[in-house]
Amino acid sequence: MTPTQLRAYVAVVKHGASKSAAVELGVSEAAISNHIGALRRELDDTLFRRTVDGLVFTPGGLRLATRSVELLGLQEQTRAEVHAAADGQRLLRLAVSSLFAEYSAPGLIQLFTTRANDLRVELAVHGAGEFTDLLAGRRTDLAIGPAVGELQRELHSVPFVRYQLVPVVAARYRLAGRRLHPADAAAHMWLLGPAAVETGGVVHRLLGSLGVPERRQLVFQSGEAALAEARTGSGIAFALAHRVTGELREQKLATVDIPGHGVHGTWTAYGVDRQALTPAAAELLRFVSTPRAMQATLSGSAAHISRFRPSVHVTLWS
Amino acid sequence: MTPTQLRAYVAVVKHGASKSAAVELGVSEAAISNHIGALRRELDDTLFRRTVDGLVFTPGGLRLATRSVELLGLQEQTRAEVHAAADGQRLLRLAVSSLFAEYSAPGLIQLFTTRANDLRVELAVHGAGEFTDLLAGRRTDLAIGPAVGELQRELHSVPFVRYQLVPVVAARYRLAGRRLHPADAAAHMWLLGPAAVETGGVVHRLLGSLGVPERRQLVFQSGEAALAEARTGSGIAFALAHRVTGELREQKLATVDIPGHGVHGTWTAYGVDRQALTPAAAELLRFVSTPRAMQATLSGSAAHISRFRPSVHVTLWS
DNA sequence: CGGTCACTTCACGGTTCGCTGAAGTCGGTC
DNA sequence: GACCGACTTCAGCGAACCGTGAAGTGACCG
Repeated sequence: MTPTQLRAYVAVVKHGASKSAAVELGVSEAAISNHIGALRRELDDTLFRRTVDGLVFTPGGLRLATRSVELLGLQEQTRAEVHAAADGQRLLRLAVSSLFAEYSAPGLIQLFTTRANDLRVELAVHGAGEFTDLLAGRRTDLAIGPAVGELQRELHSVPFVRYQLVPVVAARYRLAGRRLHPADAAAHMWLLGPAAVETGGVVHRLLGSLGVPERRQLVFQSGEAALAEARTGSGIAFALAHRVTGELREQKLATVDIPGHGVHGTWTAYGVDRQALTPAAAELLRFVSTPRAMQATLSGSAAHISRFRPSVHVTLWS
Repeated sequence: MTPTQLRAYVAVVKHGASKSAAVELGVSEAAISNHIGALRRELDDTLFRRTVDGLVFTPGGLRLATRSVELLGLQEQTRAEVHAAADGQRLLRLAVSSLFAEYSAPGLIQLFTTRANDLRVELAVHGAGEFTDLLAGRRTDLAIGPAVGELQRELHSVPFVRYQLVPVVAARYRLAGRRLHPADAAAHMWLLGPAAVETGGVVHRLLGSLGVPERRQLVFQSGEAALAEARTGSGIAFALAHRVTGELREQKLATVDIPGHGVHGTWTAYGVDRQALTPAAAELLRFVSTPRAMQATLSGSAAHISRFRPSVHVTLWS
């Protein structure tokens, strides 16, 4: 699976014929055929068959078509990024947990990048369980997620702001303002954001200890979407306490009391160790503890359109 | 930039020393050093320097650390996917536009996969402008997005359900229920979802024709988050009409009248051409027009937790 | 100032890669 | 059945790749 082989395959898929692929790449027909042959042998799949009207692909051939373009693109991007770095283009690579990514990261990064000129930020969502590997392998400069004892022992960590998750329901929902008996947990629908899928996350743990069966757990594309569903009165969602105070006061939403299951945490920034931080990471680490940053973490959650680049987003159902 | 070179680099980064990297990979120290040397020459970057306490990486070296792991992982994944395909594992590759991904895809796919057994679905978010290339390059099986004349001419297209986007504000907002004079558009904050970033998208076009300056456009991580912000009375958001009828009736939200700028569309499925569809894609194409599917497209937007796999999600600020 | 350690560079061999031209195979068509 | 076009296979050649051991460099230490 060398780059040249993949390029040959992509050209064949694009043109639907080896001959025109050979013309595009400026090589002989035999060269193309050899590359395809090598891929067929290595992957043990015929990839495609020729028929009267064009090529017919095997399932494996189709997947290779998707991935080979991605592989070549990623290689090209790597080359470009390394060169850009040499030209002084600064980049801060940030790994954050799902909940922080949705509510706090945009506002915080927006504020941070307007201070620091000519700095690009790459935000990737990962479970807190991956933080140690990401940092140890220098694959990310800084990680932000909930305070976890294990991580705090292994890594240089800076806790900077506390948050609280509250279970909420529509005001007219029968549990509104009342106490949830653990035995009844399975009687309700739990409306969740992607954060709930992170095994080891705080929400995941809570649902486990309440014994909520999987068929009662619905996952939405965002925590905000889950909350919107809860407003219609169809179940229990988790919200950041400071973001729903208004709706709780106006009695559009109501909390649910789950005894012994307070869900609160502390946003914590993790670095591999204090000296090894990149300058931009060290700067952000200092910045998160300032009053303005803490304010942005809690409230703001938007970016100016000119600074926001499209996101890659892949979800799998299986 | 061969796989062997990248593996050597990853090992060096991981261990912080060439020697232990050589041990891990079971080769001589010189082999490692040669690979690193080749990378240094090709990328024209020293990548890292040795100091008293460990390695110090150049900015380019750090980016290479991130990407090399991704490259190797993607290659491994490609191999695994092709083999899984040969074993009969079915996969439907779906490219959908941002708005459809957020509101309609989860419900629709949830319903579809419960009917079809042993089918995995890969959902990727792309702008409608990329659909033609994605389909022509066999990188996706089916695309779903707004009806666009150009695409409908080039591709096999099946329109299946109409939707309407309405500009909404909090009921107490000064524009509530009134007409927006185009000249005043720049006086308001426009609270947007990721869909607004897709150039050529319907929202992007509307804002352009109204002449809303970029500093008045705030992008949130999801359309639902933008709507939540609009509820607090801080600006204008776009909502799917059928999802806010309740709140409009209860006068929690109000519409804004923007003369000559009705934003409505038709969700349309695109395939490269009718005969070349994969069986799963053809099945979904038939399915989307059924009453149950149209219902799911409009209302449901959640998946059962056991079927929802974590999503890869990268955002860039520049 | 010599020794040690870790990395780098070098020369060299075996293997693989990438390509070519020539010959062979396979369908479809007349 | 012969022909044609498109793909595949083959032998062979030069270049690049991957590895080795040996020699060289540079920082640190006693």
